[in-house]
Amino acid sequence: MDHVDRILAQWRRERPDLEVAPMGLIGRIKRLALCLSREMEKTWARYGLNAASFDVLATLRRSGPPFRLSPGDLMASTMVTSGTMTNRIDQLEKAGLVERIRNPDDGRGFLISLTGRGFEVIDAAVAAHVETQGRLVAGLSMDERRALDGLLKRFLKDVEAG
Amino acid sequence: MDHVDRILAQWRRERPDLEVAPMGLIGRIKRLALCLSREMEKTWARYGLNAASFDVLATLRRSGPPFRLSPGDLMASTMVTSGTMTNRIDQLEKAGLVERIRNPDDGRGFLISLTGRGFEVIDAAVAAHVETQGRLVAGLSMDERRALDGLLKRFLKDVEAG
DNA sequence: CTTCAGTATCTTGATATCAAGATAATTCAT
DNA sequence: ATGAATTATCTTGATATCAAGATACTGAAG
Repeated sequence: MDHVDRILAQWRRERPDLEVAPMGLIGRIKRLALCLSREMEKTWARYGLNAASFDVLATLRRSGPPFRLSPGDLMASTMVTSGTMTNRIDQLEKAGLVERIRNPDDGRGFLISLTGRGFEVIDAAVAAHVETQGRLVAGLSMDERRALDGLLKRFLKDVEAG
Repeated sequence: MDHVDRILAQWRRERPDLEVAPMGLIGRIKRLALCLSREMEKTWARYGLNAASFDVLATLRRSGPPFRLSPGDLMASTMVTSGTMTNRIDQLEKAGLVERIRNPDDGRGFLISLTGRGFEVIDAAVAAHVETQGRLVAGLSMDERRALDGLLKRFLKDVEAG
């Protein structure tokens, strides 16, 4: 009987006409996402980062040399709007972790490039982040992780397909 | 090979020293939560609601008669801070869906009470919401839903325990 | 009684986000 | 070539959120 079970029990009492099992599934996903994010924030904070800045730096870092992508590419990877991405880049630029370079092939746009310091920060932060994630999943066996991952993957595919 | 698989493949190429399997699991949960929320927002919008207002009204509705709770109870249920809850209640009060009543047992506090109109709106909205959730999980078999729900429950318990 | 620590809620100031519109460069159809 | 449609990014204005502090009441200890 966890928090979500209590919510479902309340609904079953108040609205027995409704099929609330899917609400449990979705509620647990949302709550888990929130709890996990809050834990991971603590690790990012140790490197002066937050979810937003980590997201951008990590996307640049894992894209490989020369560690530069357009704002549009970054938007697609991170599921945020253009205004949000402009703001994130502004801050990272102020912090000296990325720089804007005019795109030589398209005068409308820029390339966002990791600076040397940006590279160092994200390389250290991602190692700590992976360690935190390892700790967060430590309670699940390898079999459970595989099973959960497979089910989530199917679910995500359905939902993203529409 | 989905969006998350591509991210993991990039990390394995760039940082083969890191154990990134947990990142896949957690990444899918976060992405699912985001996609599901965005779908559900559409249903709430049809009733003039959003995630925040639905959350509060639903909490009051499922608490049963007399459909009133303190702001503190609502904060605990919805995992938001006091400032956020004050703001949510202000708006719902302006919209005529809840009202603040002085708590007769404790002069420091209020009880937030569903109005008649608030009751009607949330009762209709939750029915549509449950239908949307049913559609979102429709691609999973009953066995898959049970298995996924069980694994999520275990995971959530671990994470909330700390 | 009076005082004071504790509690419930609200206020304030800062930040992140989004939607919609503005700006500027590119590409395509003629 | 040239104008129109498209695209990439930035700007603006509104909103939701949080952290920290303010306010007002309670309840217990003296």
